Amino acid sequence: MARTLIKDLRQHIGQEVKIQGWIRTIRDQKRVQFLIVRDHTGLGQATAERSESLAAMNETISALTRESAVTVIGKVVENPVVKTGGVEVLVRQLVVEGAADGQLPLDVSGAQESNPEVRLNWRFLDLRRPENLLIFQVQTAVEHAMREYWLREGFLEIHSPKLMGSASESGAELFELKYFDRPAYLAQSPQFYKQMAMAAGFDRVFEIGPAFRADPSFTPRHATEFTSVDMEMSWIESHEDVMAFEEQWLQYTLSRVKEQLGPQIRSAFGADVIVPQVPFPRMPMPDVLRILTRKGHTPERKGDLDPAGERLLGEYVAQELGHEFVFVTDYPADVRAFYHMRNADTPAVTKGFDLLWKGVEVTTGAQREHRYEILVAQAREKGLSLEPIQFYLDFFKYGCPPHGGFGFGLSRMLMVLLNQPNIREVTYIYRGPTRLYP
RNA sequence: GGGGGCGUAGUGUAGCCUGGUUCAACACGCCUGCCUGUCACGCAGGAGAUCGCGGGUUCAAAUCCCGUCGCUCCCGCCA
Repeated sequence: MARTLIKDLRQHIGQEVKIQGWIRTIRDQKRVQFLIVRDHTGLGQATAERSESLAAMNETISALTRESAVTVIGKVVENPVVKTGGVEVLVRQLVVEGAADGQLPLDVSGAQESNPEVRLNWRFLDLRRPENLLIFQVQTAVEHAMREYWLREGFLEIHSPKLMGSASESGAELFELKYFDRPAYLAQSPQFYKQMAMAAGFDRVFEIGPAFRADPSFTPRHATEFTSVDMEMSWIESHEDVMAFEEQWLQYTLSRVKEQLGPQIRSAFGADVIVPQVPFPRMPMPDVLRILTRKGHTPERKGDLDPAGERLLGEYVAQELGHEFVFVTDYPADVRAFYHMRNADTPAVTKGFDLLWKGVEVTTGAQREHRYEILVAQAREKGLSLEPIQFYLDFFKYGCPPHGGFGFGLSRMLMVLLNQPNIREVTYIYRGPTRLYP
């Protein structure tokens, strides 16, 4: 007998069906027993009358525990009184496929939310809550829409190695591991390898994959392993081409998410998916600093934004410009990576940008420096030793086109999109400085 | 890495400031019984924690002090 999904019960009124899911609630009464069954499509009521012929099954139901996995077979009847969809399944047969221990470590029904720690320890139970399922449905829709857009624009999907012989970027710290008889490192970013695809003539590439950072960062928006969304495109005229691409790509992605899951997101998280207007506002760093100063905020580090500054700027852009996004441009060279291209006329200023969404940094991007001599000079200026990155520098010795791209935090996007306070909420299995399990 | 907060039955909290008739209360869950259809079902009864761990102060510590582990937030850093 084929399984019927709970959302489809209404289409089977009068028929016998098989539904499979987890017991959310048991209301065991004298004459009749009610079970609320949950599958990945919704909640449905299974009703068992107490009778002589069903006595054994009635016993089984009396002994059932919440969150047990069951198969229920019975006839679907319409009953407007029933709050789960106005239909119920009159149980003829019930099989306990996997019994649950009576003492659950957290409340799957959502009536009382457990501590973050308990929820992460019992992540598989936490994920049974329908809102959590929705998060990953949204993630799937997001990635799918991104890929649709890229493919339409002629991009190739690449998978760069996560094991590396040297650092891919200065700054962020590396996880070191044993690689036979020598050290290796986990990739902090696919940066060098996506640029390699430009040198290889792939024209445009993207990658959605893991990145690792050994920073002991204790914030709601950092993880030691996260999914990085990266793209790189050739033959650009400036970083403006990259920003123009990104805003349209995001507009498309959000419009797809809204049409597919907008109402669900609204009811589960109270968040409206707003499809942003393009172009997004662009603000050069000096203007940003002027605005923040006017609001009485002085950033810690000269010429760069701190988290409080990002939040303030987000508020300003929302109020004054009516937009959730803002590109910050014209970052000074001393706070950007050596491979960011600098302005020809004002070399202290880079062709790099960040994208802030509701005050959270979701992207860093730039036009890259593709001219070997200049790139080497910039690396030297940053005090980098050239030997470990020579393989990268070589990309630019044999005819590399002008190019640029960005890195985008998938979980950060979901966090902002779904109004979640913490990246752990939107990460399937979170990895942090002190979290390696489950 | 620096700073703040937290850690009490299966779960969520109260008690801690003003140590001792509270060796711990309430709610949810769990167990037992009752209940003509419930829908956060209801009613009655019951079990369950030596108060993260270690040490100290004291006649006496969940309650004060120190250490430690874990969580969390802010800063730094970034996706």
